[in-house]
Amino acid sequence: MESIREILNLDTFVVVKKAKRGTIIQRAGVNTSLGYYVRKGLLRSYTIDEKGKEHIFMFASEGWLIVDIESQEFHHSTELYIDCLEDSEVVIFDRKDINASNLTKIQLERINDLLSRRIAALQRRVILLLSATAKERYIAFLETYPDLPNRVPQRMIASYLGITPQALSTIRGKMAGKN
Amino acid sequence: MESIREILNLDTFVVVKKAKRGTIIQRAGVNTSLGYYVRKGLLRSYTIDEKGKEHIFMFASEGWLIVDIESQEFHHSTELYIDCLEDSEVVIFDRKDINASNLTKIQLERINDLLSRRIAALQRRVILLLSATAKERYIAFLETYPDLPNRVPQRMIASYLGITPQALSTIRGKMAGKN
DNA sequence: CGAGCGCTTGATTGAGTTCAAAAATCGTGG
DNA sequence: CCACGATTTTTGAACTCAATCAAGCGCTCG
Repeated sequence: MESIREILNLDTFVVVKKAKRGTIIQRAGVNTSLGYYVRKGLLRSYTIDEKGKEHIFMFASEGWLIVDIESQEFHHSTELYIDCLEDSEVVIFDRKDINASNLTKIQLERINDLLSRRIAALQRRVILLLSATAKERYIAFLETYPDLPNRVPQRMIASYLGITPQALSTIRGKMAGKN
Repeated sequence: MESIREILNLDTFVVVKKAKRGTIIQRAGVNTSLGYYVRKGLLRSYTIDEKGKEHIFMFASEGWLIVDIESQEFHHSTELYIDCLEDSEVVIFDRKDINASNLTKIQLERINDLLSRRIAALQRRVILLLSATAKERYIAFLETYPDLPNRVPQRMIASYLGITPQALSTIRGKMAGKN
């Protein structure tokens, strides 16, 4: 499996940025044509609702890519914040440059593969959210992203799962008791 | 906005099929390299969980495309059923043929756009499922797909929203009362 | 060493589920 | 085109899972 980094030959039009834990890399709706490849560290993308509550859309550790495609394709509706959960090294590129840069067919095909994979992941997530209880979603999360629970605070895992930190704590308590 | 039909010049390697309402076009996990372009009518894709309960992943009316990318990219996990909610005319193509057919760069770029749009839609759906109440999700559904409520039974809208038909009925009752 | 943040635990509340049954609508065969 | 059976929607009561509210504990880091 090839990374976006190799596919695009990112180094040609790229800025590498080091950012400390807590740094907000992108505010909702600003600079939405930028993409972020995580070379080192851990990022997250999330929205903030009217009540001020955060909802985590995705995590991205080493080798992952975060792009707020939503804002780029449609100008209305959900826009994402992106920030660092650990000190990180991020390769920043501008989608406009990529599009203007006359990619080869092979590069385009591989981008298609990456997009398809993302769609597949989102499909699984939607179906989990539709059909599974909080506990089932938590177990699925542990199986899908075994390294993240050690690196991500529990309240953020809860946010990713769509439940409160208290509920997740209770679930974990029950699971620990039963095993 | 260009349809997949024009983009791929589908007529070259395509079967057109007419199917009556209720016909299952694809069973979970079978023939997952096929894609379905809806020329006329209305399709849906859905999973069935261990308890036999259906969860609708998406609807596709005229001009839309259904492909179970999940199963094609990964062989494990969620697989979708696809069936007709109305008598339909469906253009069936095989992704393998598409991939083998030496697409032009322009076609590839446009496929990229379509995939990005799908990702954007899924992103919105995930965030709605994470953050919104059943009522809010229903209102968003009405706004996003104004033609569907007339064509889709309510229990299926409920399934798409991730709630029971009874809950949807109650929500509708309250909304009708208040306006 | 203290202040603040994050996790846990418990009590209460509420949105949505489940179970059940009646009312409305649909669709099919005659 | 109508009538009847089957499916869908509505309504209501009891229940459940998770949210909210609130308090206490344990860490970490300044």
